[in-house]
Amino acid sequence: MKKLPSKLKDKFEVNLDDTINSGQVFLWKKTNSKWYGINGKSILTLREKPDTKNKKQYDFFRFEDDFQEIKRKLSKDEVLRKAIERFPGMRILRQDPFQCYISFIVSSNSNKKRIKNGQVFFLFPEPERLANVSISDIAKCGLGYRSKYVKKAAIAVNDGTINFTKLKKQRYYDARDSLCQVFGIGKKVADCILLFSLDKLEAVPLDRWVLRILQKYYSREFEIKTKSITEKTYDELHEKTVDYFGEYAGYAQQFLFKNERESSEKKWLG
DNA sequence: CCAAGGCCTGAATG
DNA sequence: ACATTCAGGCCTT
Repeated sequence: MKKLPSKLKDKFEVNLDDTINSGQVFLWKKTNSKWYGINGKSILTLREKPDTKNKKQYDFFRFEDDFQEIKRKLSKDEVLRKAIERFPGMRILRQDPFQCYISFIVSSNSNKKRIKNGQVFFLFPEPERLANVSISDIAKCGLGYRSKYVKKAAIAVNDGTINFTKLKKQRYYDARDSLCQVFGIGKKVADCILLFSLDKLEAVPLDRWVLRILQKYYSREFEIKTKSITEKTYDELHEKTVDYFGEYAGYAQQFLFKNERESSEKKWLG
């Protein structure tokens, strides 16, 4: 392998497999060493090496982030440093907000397999379209009790109650509060939407996995009393993680999550 | 039958 | 009266 100048290499460094398989995107499929995926109104075709001149890809991969600097800032901690070393090319993607919003509502209390198995290779529906589909039609996709959530959420976007452009400009907490008004969105789902599509890198989705990770490696730093997360403990824990990890806490979460998932899968197989 | 990448509801605590 | 917590249910694989 030829060595690239380290600065250039780091800025555009991407490991596609690791990035796509890190629980942040759903509608992607790999065929003949190329990844095909849906992002809102776009179909993206990605080779291992991204096209940095392509604006869609540039935005999608968040190439404007100083990735090198982010990783450097997060590497003060041994656990995180190892996770970053193991997956140095894993990026946080900037997804189409509406797709991200609906996807994570659907993902709640569902399992990974069923989310990823969707053979959906249509463009993602527009809010208006989805807002006017009947709940029973939505349910035909196998969404169960979440069908109602999806419909209501689509309506909220269609009637302007939820405006992604505005949310992007708002402060983290304000944007999160707005999202949590939507039926079917709690703090965890809101944080996913904020981190993966609305540029809030301080959002830290605290799901069961992350909670377990924090208990396992950071019991000293974050004293965690409860087994499950309640409204209030979610906020307390979020504040602690941002205090500790800093402004890029969302990236920290992503590296830790990926690392732990990968280790546990290996254990399973081996 | 159980667990799984939450959320909502209603009732019980302080 | 108020804020929090708790238990149970929920669709699907």
